[in-house]
Amino acid sequence: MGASLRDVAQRAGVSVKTVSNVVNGYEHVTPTTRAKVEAALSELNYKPNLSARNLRRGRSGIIALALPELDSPYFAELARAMIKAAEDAGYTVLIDQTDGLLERERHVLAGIRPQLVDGLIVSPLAVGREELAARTDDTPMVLLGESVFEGPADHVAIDNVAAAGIATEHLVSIGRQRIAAIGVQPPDGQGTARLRLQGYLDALGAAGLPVEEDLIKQGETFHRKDGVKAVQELLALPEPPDAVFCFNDLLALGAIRGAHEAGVRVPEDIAIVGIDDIEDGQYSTPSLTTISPDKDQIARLSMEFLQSRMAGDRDAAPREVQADFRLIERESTRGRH
Amino acid sequence: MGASLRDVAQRAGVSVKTVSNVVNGYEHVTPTTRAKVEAALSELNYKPNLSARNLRRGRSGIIALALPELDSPYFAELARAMIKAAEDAGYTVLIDQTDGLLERERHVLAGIRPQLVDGLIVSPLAVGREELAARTDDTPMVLLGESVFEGPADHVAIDNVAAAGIATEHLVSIGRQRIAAIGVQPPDGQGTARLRLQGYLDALGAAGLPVEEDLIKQGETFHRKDGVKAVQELLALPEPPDAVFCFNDLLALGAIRGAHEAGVRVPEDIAIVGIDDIEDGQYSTPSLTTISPDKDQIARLSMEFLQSRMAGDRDAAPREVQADFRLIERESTRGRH
DNA sequence: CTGAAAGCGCTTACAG
DNA sequence: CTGAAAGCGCTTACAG
Repeated sequence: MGASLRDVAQRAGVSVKTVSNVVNGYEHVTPTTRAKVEAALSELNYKPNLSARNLRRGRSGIIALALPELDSPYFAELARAMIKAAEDAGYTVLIDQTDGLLERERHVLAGIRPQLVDGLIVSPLAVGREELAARTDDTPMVLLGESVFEGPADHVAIDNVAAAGIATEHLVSIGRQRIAAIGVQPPDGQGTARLRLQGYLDALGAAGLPVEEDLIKQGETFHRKDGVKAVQELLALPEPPDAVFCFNDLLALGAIRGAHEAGVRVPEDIAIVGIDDIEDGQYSTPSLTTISPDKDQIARLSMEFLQSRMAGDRDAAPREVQADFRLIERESTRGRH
Repeated sequence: MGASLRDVAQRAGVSVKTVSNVVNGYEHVTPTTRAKVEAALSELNYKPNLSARNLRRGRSGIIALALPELDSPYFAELARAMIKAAEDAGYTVLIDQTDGLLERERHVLAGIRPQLVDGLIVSPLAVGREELAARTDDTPMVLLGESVFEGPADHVAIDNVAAAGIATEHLVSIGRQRIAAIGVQPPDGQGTARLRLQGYLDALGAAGLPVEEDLIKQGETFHRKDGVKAVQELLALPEPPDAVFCFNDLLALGAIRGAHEAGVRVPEDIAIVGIDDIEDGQYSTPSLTTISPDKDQIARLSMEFLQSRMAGDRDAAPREVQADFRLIERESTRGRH
C-alpha cells in the first residue's frame, strides 16, 4: 500500500520520530532536516494511517450523528448544519439512520463503533427516558429533539410547548375559531408530539376556545401522506375547521395538498401552519407559515456541549439548552375569511 | 476506559488469542472455555477497539460518500438509499459535503482520511475528467452522476441524454409547441446539464420543432430559486413558452411557484416537467411530472462496484453502468390547452 | 534538535 | 483446541 513513516524515515535518512515531528508540525526541527523529510514525504506520497494514529492518540476525530431519517427535509437540513459545525470544530461526521426504530436506536446507544467515534449526537424517537438514563456506554453524548429527557445527557432543543403555542396563537390572531391539530401520537409515542399538543391546548385555553376531540388528528409518521389523510378527514366533518396547526412542515405540506384535492382554498377556507421551516415551505403553493427553529444554533450548541464532554468534562451535571425559534408568516395564513 | 482483550483474558484465565477467537466467532472453542470467556466479556462490558482492529486488519468497514449537499432532496434521498445499501453489505457511511466546490472535491479525491475509509463514492460537480483521471490516491472509488467521465473509475448514472429526451418528448406528445428549458450551465459547468440540454435539443429536432435561444435558460445552482427566476423571465417574453423542461425537480418546483406568482396556470397555460422524482413533487400543487431514476438501484450498483474493487479487483478496466429511469406523469403536464 | 524504544489493542501465522 | 509472540503504523515520554 502506501508508504509508512518508516519508509519515509529511511528515505530521508532520519528517524521515525523526526518524520513524525515534521508531519505533525512540531516547531523545533532544523530547516535542513525538515526539507529532507518533506522531500521524502512528497516523493513517497505519504499519507498517515488514521487508524494507527487514532489507536495511539485514543481519539478519532469522528462523531456520529444518529437521526431518524436523512431524507426528511428537516433532518437533512439539520444534518447539513451539523456537518458544518463539526467540521469547523475539526471533526467529521458519520451518520446513522435509525428510522426511528427502537432496535436501531438501542444499538446506537449501546455504542456501535466503540473507540471509533469520539462522541455521539442522537435524536431519539423510540427510546424512552429511562433507557437513555440506563445507558452503559460512556461515549460522550448530546441529545436532540424532545425536551422531556430530564437529564440523562446534555440536551439541545427548542421549547416545543412555546413554539406550538405561538403557532396556534397566530391562527387565533388572524381570526380563526375552529382550529384543528394534526400530528398527535399514540400515548406511547414520541414526546415532541406530546409537547406540541400541550402548546396547542394551552393556546386554545388562553384564547377561550373550546377543545374539540374531532379536530385533533394523529399524524403517525410526520410525513406528507399523513397530512393529506388527516386534512381529508377534517374536511369531511359536518363542521370542518377553519385552520390547522400541523406538528411539522411535512404534515402541513400534505395538508395543503389534501385541501387542494378537496377543492378547499388555503388560506381563505382553511389556514395552515407548520413547524420546522424546511425549504419546501417557501416555494409551495401557497407558501407555508411556520415556526423556524435556528438549526445552525442547534448544531453549534450541540457541538459545544459535545466538545466540552469529549475534552474530559464527563461528570458535570447534564445541561439543557433551548435554541431560538421564530414565527415566519407566509401565504398559508394570510388574510381573514 | 473500557476493558481490553487482555483484561478479559486475565479475568477468564485464558490467553488473549482465545478471547479474540470467541469475540470473532471462531468455531473451534470448547464450550467450557467459551462460557468462561463470555462471562468475563459481559462482566467487563467489553467492546472491541475498532481503531486497533482496523489497523490490524487493514480495513475499516467505512466508506465515504461525497455529495454536493445533503439538504437537496435528491441527494438526501440518494444518501438514504446509499446508507441502506452499504449497511446491507456490512459497511457504514461517512458523508462528505462538498457544496460542489472544487477545493473540497479535490480534497476528497486526494484522500481525506487515509486508511480510515475503505472506499469512496463520489458525485463530482466541479472537478473535471482530466483531474479525476490524474488522481494519485488509490482508495477504490465509484463515480456518480455525470456520464462524461470516460473511464477514470467505475461509474453509475442514468442515461441523461435519453432521460431528457423522454421528458421533452412527453411535452411534445401533449401538444406543446414552444418548449423551454431551464438548467443550462455556463460552458465550463457540469456535464449533467450539458447532457440534458443535448437530450432536449435532440427531442425538439425529432419533433421538427425549432430551437429558440430565448427559451433556453440557465439554472445556476439547480435550486428552487433559480427555477422561480428563470420562469419569470420566460413568462415575460413577448411570446412565452407553453411548456418547460426543467433539468431537475427543484428547478421545476421553483418554476411552478414562479408561474403561480405570475398568475399563470400550470398545466393549462404552461406545462412543467422535471427530473429526479423527489418526494416534494408528489405533493406539490400541481403535482410534478418527472423522470424517476431508480435510486435504490444506483445505490446497489455503486456498492457492488465498490465492493469488487475493495475485494482486490483493482486493475480491471473501469466499468460504466446505466441505471433505470422512467417517466412519471402527474398534474403538471396533464391535459391540453 | 534528534534517536531508540515502548506501547496503543488488536489479529494472525506458527507451534504444540 | 489454545498459547506465546510478532507486528499493523503511529505517538510520546525519555535520553542525550
